[in-house]
Amino acid sequence: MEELSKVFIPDHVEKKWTSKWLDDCCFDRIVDNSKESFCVLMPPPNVTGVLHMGHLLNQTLQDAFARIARHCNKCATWIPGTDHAGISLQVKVEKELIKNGINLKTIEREKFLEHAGAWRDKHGGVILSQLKSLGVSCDFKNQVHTLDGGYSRGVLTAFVELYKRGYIYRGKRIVNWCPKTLTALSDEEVTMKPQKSKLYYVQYDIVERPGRSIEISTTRPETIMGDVAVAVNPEDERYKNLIGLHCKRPLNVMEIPIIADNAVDKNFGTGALKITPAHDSVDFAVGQRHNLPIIDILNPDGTLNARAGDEFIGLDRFTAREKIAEKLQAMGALSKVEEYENNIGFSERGNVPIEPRLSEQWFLKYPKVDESKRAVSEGFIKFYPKHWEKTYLHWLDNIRDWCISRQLWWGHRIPVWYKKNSDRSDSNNWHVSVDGPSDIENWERDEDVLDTWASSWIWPFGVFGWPDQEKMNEKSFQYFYPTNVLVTGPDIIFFWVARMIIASMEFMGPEKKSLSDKEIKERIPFENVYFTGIIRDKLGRKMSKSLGNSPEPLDLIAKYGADGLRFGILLSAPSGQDLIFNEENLKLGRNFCNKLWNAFRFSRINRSYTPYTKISLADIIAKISTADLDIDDHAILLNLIKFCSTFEGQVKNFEINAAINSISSFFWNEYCDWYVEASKSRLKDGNKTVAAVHDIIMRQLLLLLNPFIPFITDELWNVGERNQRSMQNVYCETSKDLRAAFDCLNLDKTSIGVVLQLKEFLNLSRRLISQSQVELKERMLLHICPKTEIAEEILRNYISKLQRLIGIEKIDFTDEILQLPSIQTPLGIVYLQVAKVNSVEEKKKLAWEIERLSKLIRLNEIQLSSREFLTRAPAHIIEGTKKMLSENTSRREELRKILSTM
RNA sequence: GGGGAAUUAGCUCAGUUGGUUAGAGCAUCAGCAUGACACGCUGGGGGUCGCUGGUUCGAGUCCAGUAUUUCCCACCA
Repeated sequence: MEELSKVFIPDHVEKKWTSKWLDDCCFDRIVDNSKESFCVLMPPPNVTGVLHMGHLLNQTLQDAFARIARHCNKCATWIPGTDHAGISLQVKVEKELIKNGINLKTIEREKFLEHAGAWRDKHGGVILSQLKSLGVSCDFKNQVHTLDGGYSRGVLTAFVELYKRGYIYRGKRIVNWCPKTLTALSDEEVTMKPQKSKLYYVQYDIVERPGRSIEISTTRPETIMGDVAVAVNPEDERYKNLIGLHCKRPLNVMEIPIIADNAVDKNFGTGALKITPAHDSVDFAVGQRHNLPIIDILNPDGTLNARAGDEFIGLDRFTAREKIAEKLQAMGALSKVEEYENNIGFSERGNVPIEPRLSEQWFLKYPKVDESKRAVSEGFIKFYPKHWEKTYLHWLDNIRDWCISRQLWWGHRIPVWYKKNSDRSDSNNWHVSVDGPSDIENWERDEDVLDTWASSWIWPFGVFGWPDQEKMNEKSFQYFYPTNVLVTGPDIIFFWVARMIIASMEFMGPEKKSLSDKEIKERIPFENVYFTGIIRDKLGRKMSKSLGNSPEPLDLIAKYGADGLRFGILLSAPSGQDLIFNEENLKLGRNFCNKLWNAFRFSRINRSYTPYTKISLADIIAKISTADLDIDDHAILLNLIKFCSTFEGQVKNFEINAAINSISSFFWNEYCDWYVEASKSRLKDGNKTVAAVHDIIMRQLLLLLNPFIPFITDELWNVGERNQRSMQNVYCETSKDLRAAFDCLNLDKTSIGVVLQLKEFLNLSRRLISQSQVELKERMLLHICPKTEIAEEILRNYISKLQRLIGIEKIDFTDEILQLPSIQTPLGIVYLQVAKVNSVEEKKKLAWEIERLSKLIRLNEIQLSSREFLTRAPAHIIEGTKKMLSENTSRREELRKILSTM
């Protein structure tokens, strides 16, 4: 017998199994066509990232799904990878270069990319190795990086195809410009934040009406020099007679027209709006409608340029704002300034207000929008929790073209070439292909790269080498696609989830304008999307580096063990809700593992056994002699089936938190607290049948728990085995299998109910003792007055267990009413033998209980006297109420009898 | 402005299609070193289920309204 430590020490098993799993190639992609396939798609973490709290939950869930599939006899693979993280990595590399004294303005693109690549190779992928210590079972040998050669070809192919199919165009538009990182951003990368600002009221003199002016209101006086008109609502009575006239722009003085446009809200400010087409998207649209010129007065970095006028050149937009306000004030053109709160778009990365900027960019008009909606609304792809479907569908309903070009170097360079010295706006001078033109010396490639999300959106098939058929065969695309489950956060539902669905609809089959339901079903990238909650701190704030409220995951693993951490985090993650992170829950996880460890230790103490690696369920059952099974054995085996069935349902519905709770309560309450205690002496006596029952329960628990806590379970599974090997592919019997396997045992279904009664009897007896404040060292005696003959038989059969479980010297039977402290149980009345009876106290207790019962009886009586209740309620409810009434009444009678004798 | 989610014990949450006296864990209180486990065992206390109406024999559960919290989406300068 191997000695197991008294306390589970994670460190002793984690490292061993981490390397063993990898050495034994446990997670390699091996296709077995006789099995059903199962594929988990890992959301590729940023190559710049390190393991954070969110990953723990996310990765644990993915791992659990993959491992559960393996125990269900499926051929499972989990594809890992990393994202090149466009802006994020570029910013990091730039910082490092500056630190090393390298001038970013003069460095060449190729040189920069060399540095960036080196940075990635050095720091990137840390996260995947960190994940290993969490015990993830992903296929490390097939990890994919979004800038890998093969994957890149996929990204560019998608671009080229979409261009050919007419979905990609180049245009000069107002885009979200980040003045800090100097690139365009998509609408999704802009977050609105309420900001305290000021609303300035400015007078523009009317040219045709000397002495009169029109008052406009603006939050951005620094753009006045870019004004090309003043607009009013055509229905606005105040201004109707001014339409068509002109006013004077107060700075860089110029005459500009007063125009009418429906975009203007009569009720906001003065009802007159200055039009600056270069610096506002609404204004741009108005400008287009009225054929107005465009005056861009800002540099890309947000400073003012020469068109703003000499005195403002080079000023930052916010400094200029104050200066211009002062100047307007001095001129007498500023009539008032109001405090004002409005929503300003911020660049997520740069954390500065974005600048609406007119520039030449590449745009994608999304293909297969309707199909992508149907993929979800028709249920081909299921979201958990379901309510995210609405968010998804709403986004698709209001979808707008996607600006996919970024003014960066790090990323997939746009596969478009322009003839040298030609007009780039003329598409006749373009070449669009993955490999470029053959006479490349006559062409210049577009400088921009693609938005990172325009590369990760092909992830579900890009990881299989799409569009390279040979590679796809090699990677078993046919077998694993569509993937089964994607676990991710709802914060990237638009960024990523929706776009992956769109890309799959477009590319996972021949080019078609529209798709039938059948075709949609064939193209979906994944069948289920599980959205996790966001991990928050005790104050409900998001975990973030800047707040410093995020614990270091590796420290937590060291403190609680990977298994404890995994179990604890699943325990605290209610499905579909954000979770408040509390280290206490990790303690619970650690405690659970320790309890499992000790329960296992106990079940094998002082006896010979065969390791689980060498014995099947049938083998164990064969060791049972049916005659030796007692009521507790019957009940625990039946409860095992019941619990497994519940558990299976919960897992199937992705209710992982509930599943964890079920398994925890079966193991801890049913098995440890009841069965282990009840069967202790028989096990100690060497009863083989009891040992086998323990083995059945423990074996099943290990199989069910392995996906959640893989280290400890693999260790226990292998206790006694010299050539240890992972249990990950051992088939886990379902509740149905168990029922069939237990058929030969003739389990008695009534045992569950009887054991419940015994539990309550035990609980109440203990309460009686604990409340009576007798000295424990005192020799105690209980007298039982059984309710019925059947009750007496049950109790007599169980008497020795009762004595041990209650921890008393002796129990005897009586049919008299005794003047002793007593308690009513479903099986009869229990009296505690004490030296001195405090009769006042006892009478009070009895009276209180009689009163309580009387209240209940009254309620029952009222209900049963209602004709409506009797005619409309279903029979079993009426029966139940009657039964309750009679039980309560007879209980009350018993108590009254006792009371009357005192 | 539109939409989603939440509101049940001091805390974190369960509560399936309406049905008998609303559950769990943590925390708390009391007792126990009982031959696996003090990361443990036993027992106790603690809730008019956000609020107001409605439907129903019966509502934590269904409907309407309302309040608070929170997250998305949206071009009022």
